[in-house]
Amino acid sequence: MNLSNVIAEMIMQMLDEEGYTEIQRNELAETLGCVPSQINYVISSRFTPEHGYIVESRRGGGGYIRITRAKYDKGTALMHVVNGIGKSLDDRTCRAHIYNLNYQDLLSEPVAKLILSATSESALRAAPQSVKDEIRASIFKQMLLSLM
Amino acid sequence: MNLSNVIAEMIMQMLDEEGYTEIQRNELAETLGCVPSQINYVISSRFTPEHGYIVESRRGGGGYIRITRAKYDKGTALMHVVNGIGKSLDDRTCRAHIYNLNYQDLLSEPVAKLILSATSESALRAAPQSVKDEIRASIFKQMLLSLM
DNA sequence: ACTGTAAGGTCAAAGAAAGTCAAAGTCAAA
DNA sequence: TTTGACTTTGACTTTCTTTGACCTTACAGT
Repeated sequence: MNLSNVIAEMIMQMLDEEGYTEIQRNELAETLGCVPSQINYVISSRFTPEHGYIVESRRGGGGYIRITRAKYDKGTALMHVVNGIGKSLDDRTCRAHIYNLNYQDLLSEPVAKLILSATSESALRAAPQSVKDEIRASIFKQMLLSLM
Repeated sequence: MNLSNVIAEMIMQMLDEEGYTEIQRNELAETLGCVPSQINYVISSRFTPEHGYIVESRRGGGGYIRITRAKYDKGTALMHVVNGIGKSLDDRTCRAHIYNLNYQDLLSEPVAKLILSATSESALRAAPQSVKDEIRASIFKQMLLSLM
């Protein structure tokens, strides 16, 4: 398993245990034996708002990085997501949305899987690159809308 | 016996033992003394959805290719449908399949609706005519498979 | 206010996998 | 013997990760 995943799992675990994660970037990097900016990479690739996280940080002495799980209003969340998606949607972001919605119990496990498979790269393989993300966006939106 | 079959059997065996296969493409290619892309060939010719497999992968450091067998027990009928669908699937036929499966209680109402919306003309509007039915076919197959 | 030090942030280059595609090879059936 | 399906190969592409040099912000003690 690569470093990024190890870091991500550490954060997840803390999140599960405490409900939030507060880390010292340099210190964590030190104990993991990696460069500090690696932490930023992990956060920006896996703990984005799309993934349902809120990240706050502070520099200077006593600085920190704090990660918490975002809590959305359940009733309008789906609509929010639909509205938040533009004309185009890449695979990564799409998966993040699904994962997030599932985590918030807005999508059941089987439904999430279904949507995942409908929007997966392999399902859209035949689509030309230029419109693939556009197609994914519309499929995703259609599916979410059909749930309302 | 040719190389492709050797590779396929290796994968099968791992599948039998572990229930899934996770390989490092380059590493496997190395031990077999073949070019890495050969692995892709084997997968795309023998581990397709039609054959009842789900393939996921990731590039970059720590990348992998994971193959799992779709469970057969839940619906051999679904599998039948998947196999009966060719490379291409028009909207009309697709709807017919869905109605049918729903009628036979192989798809619940909400699931049927989800699939309908994912394969609808409007969801695929952005796709060029020439590949639209091809995309619909693969989305449909992927979705059915994910239910097994 | 001014300045030194202690954080965290950014960005781009290099590295590590996997994906694609088309050309060339093989082999059995017609 | 020709054809066509299936294999093998390798050059090139795309995506994800790791690293390091340099930048910005916060505080604490003058």
